[in-house]
Amino acid sequence: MFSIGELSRRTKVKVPTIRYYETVGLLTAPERTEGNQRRYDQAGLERLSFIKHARDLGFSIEAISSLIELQDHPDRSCQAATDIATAQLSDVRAKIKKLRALEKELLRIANGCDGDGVPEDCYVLASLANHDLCQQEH
Amino acid sequence: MFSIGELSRRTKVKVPTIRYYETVGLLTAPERTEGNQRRYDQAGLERLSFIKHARDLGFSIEAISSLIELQDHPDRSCQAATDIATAQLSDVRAKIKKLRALEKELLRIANGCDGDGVPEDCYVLASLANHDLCQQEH
DNA sequence: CATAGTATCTCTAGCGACTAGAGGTTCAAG
DNA sequence: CTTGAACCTCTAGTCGCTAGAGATACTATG
Ligand SMILES: [Zn+2]
Ligand SMILES: [Zn+2]
Ligand SMILES: [Zn+2]
Ligand SMILES: [Zn+2]
Repeated sequence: MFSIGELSRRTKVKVPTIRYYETVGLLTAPERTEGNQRRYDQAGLERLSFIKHARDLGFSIEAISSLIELQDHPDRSCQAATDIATAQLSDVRAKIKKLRALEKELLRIANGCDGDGVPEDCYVLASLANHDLCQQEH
Repeated sequence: MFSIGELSRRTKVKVPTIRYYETVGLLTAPERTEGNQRRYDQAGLERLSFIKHARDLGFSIEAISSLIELQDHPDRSCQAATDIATAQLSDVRAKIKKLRALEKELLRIANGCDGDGVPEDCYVLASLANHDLCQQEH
């Protein structure tokens, strides 16, 4: 049996975050001591580890909820899990694409001025004011 | 003179967002009609276009505030502008790096299961439960 | 067994950058 | 002058936490 602090140390999830996961229904409420403190078992530790890993991979709380629900219904097909992971992959790829476009523009903008002029002639400020100087849409 | 709706159409910034920018001090409060409605001039349009473009490039409200302040003080050096743009570039690059690592893991995870099994044997769920299957840190 | 110090409890509010909705007023066209 | 769209302010909600206040519980030492 672990206290919330012990669970926190083992999973590297902060204590208030663990409590937050409980309030939003991601973690089921654990047993309590007589003095009302939470006590977790091995299953609780594993569930939180799962959540942590999924969060680290960028899955939303909602997506993780669906994945956990799936785990709790072993009779269902795992299609939903693959779908969620695939959606997450597309999401990440879309973000990368956008960021790469931004990277290009920002490189041009940041390199366009040495910082030794005045705002009026600054290429950085001019580029922000005028999208026509951009090579791409964003 | 433009109404807020007209300004919204021209800049593609939503009306509530324009008002929000005013409350946080990004936009200076414009003139009002007798009936208390906002009326913007060309300068207002240009300022909002600047903000919109900077937001599209991922700059924070705070960063944009600094940039606008710089524009309003033509005697200062533009060093701060270059610094802010460079910081934004590093930020974007850091994000890309993280996302690329995630992309690799997610590709492995999503391709690991066709979705035709049960949760117990699902590679997707197993991978989320166990970081040891990952090729990288995140 | 008493005490001290740490950990835990609940509750509320704040972050960033909006977005949505309620309930009321003003504008512009016909 | 009437209609209806656009506008006004204000509050609350979004996501995923994070911080703080004030109170209580646990644990280790004397
Ligand atoms: Zn410059
Ligand atoms: Zn641009
Ligand atoms: Zn599967
Ligand atoms: Zn991993």
